[in-house]
Amino acid sequence: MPELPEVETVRRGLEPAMVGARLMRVEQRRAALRFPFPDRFAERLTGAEVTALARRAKYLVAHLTSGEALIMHLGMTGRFLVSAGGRGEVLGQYHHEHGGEGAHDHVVFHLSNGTLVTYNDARRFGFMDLVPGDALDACRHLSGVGLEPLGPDLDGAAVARLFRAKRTPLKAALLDQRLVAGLGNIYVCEALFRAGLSPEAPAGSLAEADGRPTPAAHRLAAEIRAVLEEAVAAGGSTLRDHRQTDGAAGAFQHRFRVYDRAGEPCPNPGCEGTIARFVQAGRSTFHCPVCQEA
DNA sequence: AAGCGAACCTGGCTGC
DNA sequence: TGCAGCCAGGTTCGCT
Repeated sequence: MPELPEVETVRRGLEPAMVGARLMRVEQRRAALRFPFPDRFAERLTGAEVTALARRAKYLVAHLTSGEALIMHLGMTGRFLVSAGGRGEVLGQYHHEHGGEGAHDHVVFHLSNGTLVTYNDARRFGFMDLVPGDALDACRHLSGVGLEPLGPDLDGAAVARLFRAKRTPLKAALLDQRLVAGLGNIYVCEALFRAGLSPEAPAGSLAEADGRPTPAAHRLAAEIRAVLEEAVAAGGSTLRDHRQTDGAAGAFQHRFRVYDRAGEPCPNPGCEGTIARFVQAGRSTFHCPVCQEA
């Protein structure tokens, strides 16, 4: 699924189409995705205008004139397509590519500007929900979400504070959305590689005994920010499912240094190591055993 | 309490 | 060609 850079890419694609537009009609084609749609979902959306489209971690948030906010999560395979209404060429191409009459198209927003926004999600791990717009941060989806890694708060001191005394491996700590939010399996692997840190090192090792950040904590914070910014600039990573809202693929997958590169030589100049894959907490970890030694 | 495996669901790729 | 098996960008639940 989309991690933060893919969600941000989707947000940037949807924003010009949706903000300022009114939802004229909402097609909800099934009762549930990962979770049931909220009661009267389409009815509560219809007639509202989208005033802003924000992202928090891996969540998209559409602010509405109805006073509610539409929260959307893409799960593993969620994607949005923006197309012209009627028999738009992009829509035709999309349907052609996907070999069918909107297989897995679960929600279609018909906008007042003539645009169609279609949500497609083969595995249905994504979801949509409506929450009060004035208490967004307190809603059940966002209340426990951790630091926004591209915001002003992520630095070495924050990493040390969040990870202090934790014996859980760095890989697991970085995947924990309650600490730093928005990273997933790819960007955790990439950030640890860039920072030269072992995925198995205890998270607490990034804090000194007195809680101050170690040099590694500063490196990790900087590399998380760097890899996410580079990936956003590249339109995210397209492995199987992620697409930009015009159907184009992202490009960052070509710049992975370790993810899905098991058996390849370590890209660090002078390193003789080979990228290895092993399983941590049920997820593939890719790393260089030579230059990510604790 | 932490950490692991399984579960949710579908599709794509590999290998026999 | 067919089919079984494995893997996948996320998250949550339940059992040690």
